[in-house]
Amino acid sequence: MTVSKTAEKSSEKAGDAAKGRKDTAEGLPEALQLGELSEQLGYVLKRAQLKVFENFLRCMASLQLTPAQFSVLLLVEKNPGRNQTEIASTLGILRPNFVALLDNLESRDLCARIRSTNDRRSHILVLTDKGKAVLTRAKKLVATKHESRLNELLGQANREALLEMLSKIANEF
Amino acid sequence: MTVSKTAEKSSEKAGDAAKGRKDTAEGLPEALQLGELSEQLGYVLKRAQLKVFENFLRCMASLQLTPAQFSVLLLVEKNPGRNQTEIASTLGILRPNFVALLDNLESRDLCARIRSTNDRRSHILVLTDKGKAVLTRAKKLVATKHESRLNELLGQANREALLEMLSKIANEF
DNA sequence: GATATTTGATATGGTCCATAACAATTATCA
DNA sequence: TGATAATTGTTATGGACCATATCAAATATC
Repeated sequence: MTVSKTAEKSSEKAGDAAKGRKDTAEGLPEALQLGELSEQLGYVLKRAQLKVFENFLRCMASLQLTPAQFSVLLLVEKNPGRNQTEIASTLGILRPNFVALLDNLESRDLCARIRSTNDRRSHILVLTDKGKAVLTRAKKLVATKHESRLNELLGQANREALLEMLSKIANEF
Repeated sequence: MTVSKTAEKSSEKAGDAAKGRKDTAEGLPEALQLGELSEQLGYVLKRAQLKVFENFLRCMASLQLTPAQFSVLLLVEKNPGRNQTEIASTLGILRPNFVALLDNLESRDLCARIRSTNDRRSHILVLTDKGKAVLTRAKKLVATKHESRLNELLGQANREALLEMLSKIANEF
C-alpha cells in the first residue's frame, strides 16, 4: 500500500477525527453521514427493492413462494399455452436458469410441462389445479398483506405515481 | 408429473390456444400479456433497478467503478476516520464480504486502510489522492450522463418525488 | 434431402450474499 | 490485577442468482 504525502496527512487528520469524535450521551457511536448517497437514485432504488422483496417473502412464507416463482405462476395463468422460452424470456430469465425454477414448481405440483403437439421440441406450460388454488391464495396474501401496506405508507395516489415512474424507467431507460 | 382431470382439460385448451394463436402479419409471435404483473410493485421495482444499474455501469465504464464501489468511495469521503465495520454496515455490506471489495479498491490505490492508534484492531479508511480524483470524475460522470438522463425521462419534479418515495420505502417499510 | 435453427437441458463459472470460525486486540468486571 | 467476554478484520465455505457454451432432439430452410 502506498499513500501519497497529502493522503498521509489527511489520514493523520482522520485519526484525529476518530479520536476527537464524541459519542452520544448514551454511549452510542455517532451515526455516519450518508451525504450524496441519499441522492443517488440507484442506491435508494436498490435498498427499496431489497425491503420490498424481504416483505414479500415474509407475506408469502406460508405458501413458500419467491417473487420469481410468483411471477412465473402469474404469467403462466395469464398466458396459457406458451412454452418455456416464451415465459422465461418475458420475465428476463435465461432458458438454462429457468429449468431448475420450473423443476421446483413442477415437483410441488403447481405447474406442469406438456409436450406440444405442434412442435415436439417445446413444452407448453400450464398451471395445475393446485397451482391455480395456490396462486389465488397468493394473490390474496399479496393484496392484503403486501401491497396494502405500501398503500398505507405512500397513499394510493402516490403508489400509482411510483408505479408509473418505475415502469417508465424499466421500459424506456 | 400428475395433472388433474380439469388441468388436463385446460391443457388441451392450452394446446388449442397454441395452435389457434395467430402470429402478426410480419410473422412475429404474439407478445405475452403481462397482466397483473405490471401492477406488482416488486416486479417493476426490480426491473427498474436492473436498468438503472446497467446504465450506471455503462456510464462508469471508463473508471471501472461498480455501484457498490462508488458508494464506498462516497461514504469514505464523507466520513473520514471510520473503520471497516462502520462503513460496511451502513451500506448493508457484511464485514466478510467487505474485505474483498476493499482489497480491490486498495490494490487500485483508490483507498487505504490505516491501523488506528486508538484501537489497534480496527482499520481506518481513507481515500488516497488518486481516490479523491477518481471520485470527483465519477461524480461528474454520474451527474452528466446518468442522473441527467433520469431527469430527461421523468422531469426534475418527478425525479425528486420518486426519490422521496423510494427513501420512504427503504427506511420505513 | 443437406444444412441451419430452435427448444429444453446440462455443465460450468462468476458474482453476490450469509454464516461459522479464528487470531489479535480491547472491554468487562469479579 | 487477571480471567473472561466482546470486537475487529479475516478466511473459509456454501447457497442463490446470473451468464455462457454445448448437446440431442426436433423443426425450419433452401
